[in-house]
Amino acid sequence: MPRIVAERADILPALAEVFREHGYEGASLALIGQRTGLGKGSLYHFFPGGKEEMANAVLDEIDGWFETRIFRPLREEPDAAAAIRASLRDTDAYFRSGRRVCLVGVLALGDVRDRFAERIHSYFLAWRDALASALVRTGVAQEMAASLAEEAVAMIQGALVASRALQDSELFGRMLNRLEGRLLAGSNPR
Amino acid sequence: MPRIVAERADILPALAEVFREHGYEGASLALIGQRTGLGKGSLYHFFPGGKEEMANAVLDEIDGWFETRIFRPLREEPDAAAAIRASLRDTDAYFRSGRRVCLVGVLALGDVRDRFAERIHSYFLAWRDALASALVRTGVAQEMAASLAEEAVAMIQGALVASRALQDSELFGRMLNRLEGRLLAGSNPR
DNA sequence: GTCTATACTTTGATAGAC
DNA sequence: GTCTATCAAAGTATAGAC
Repeated sequence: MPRIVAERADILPALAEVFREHGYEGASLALIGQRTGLGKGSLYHFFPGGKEEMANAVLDEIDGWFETRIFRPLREEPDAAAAIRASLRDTDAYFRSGRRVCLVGVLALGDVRDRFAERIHSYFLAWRDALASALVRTGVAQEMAASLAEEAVAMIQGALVASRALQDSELFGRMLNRLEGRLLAGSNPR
Repeated sequence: MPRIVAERADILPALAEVFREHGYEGASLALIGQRTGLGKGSLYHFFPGGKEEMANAVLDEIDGWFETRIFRPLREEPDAAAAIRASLRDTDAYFRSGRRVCLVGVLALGDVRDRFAERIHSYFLAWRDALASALVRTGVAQEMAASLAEEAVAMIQGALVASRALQDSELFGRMLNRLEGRLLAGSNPR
């Protein structure tokens, strides 16, 4: 039976979008209320801790999504090359080909970095290490894999910045393609 | 004779640092006043247009610095390979090996992007094209040069994000080194 | 669980004394 | 040119009715 009553999880997507578009300080409660369709009272009912708890809830959801869709397949999928290709496709979809920014990256650049430092750190670490693990399974040497993975996560973040700055809607896709070529250079073609 | 009286240009460095560290919305007038040592009255004397004028003045200064130190040498220096190497060294110094972020990149990710879209766009465009020009002069084909240059500007931005996120003070340097290797792969070793 | 009303703080910005 | 005082608006957060 469908509920009229909203759950906390129901408003997380809208909440996430507000933080992504406006950053932590830019996301005012007025704006959040407007975009989620909830009054301040309701927001504080779901998130007694205010904005910080909202941001943490959003980061939880993001962590969960990436863990399920990107990190775990990279670590566990038997066909590592296929997992890498799939992860890049999913990354392109998640970031809407560069039209959507990475909230974790945005927070990393801002002055709120310290407040979320632990989560930011573990998100990037998990991505880098999962990708490195997949690369090793395609036959790349440990050190080279670590190096390529580090480069890949930076490249994705940089591509998001550059695609917005240059207002080039195809830049993100070009970068991911180039990245795929470099990551899978040693493995068999599809 | 040294002046006690401050000039507008005297407070620009401090102003730039506040914007870099806290972003546009995070840089409150209280904070700016504190870091520049000026009261709001003085700030509005120098910048009648308020925060937006302050940010534009900072962007002017940044534009000037990069044009003189990075873009022009890349476009005009006869020894293009040397110019590329020097530009990467200067980039490392400017961003304090990743401890300092790129204000233009920060603004590109934020919701104030629209307000500064023109400047953000031209900064990235100038960097990309100046680098591509240098690459062409080292013997790289036009298309490949454009591709490499686009990748380089994105890589630098991504390296700034990643080095902060992963709290790895040496990541930025590693990325610049790898970038130098890729950019100068075809040209003569130093 | 959601709303309105409200308290209190901070914000960007202005005015006027010196 | 710099300061203090002040303003209106917007900010986060809380209380209480329904």
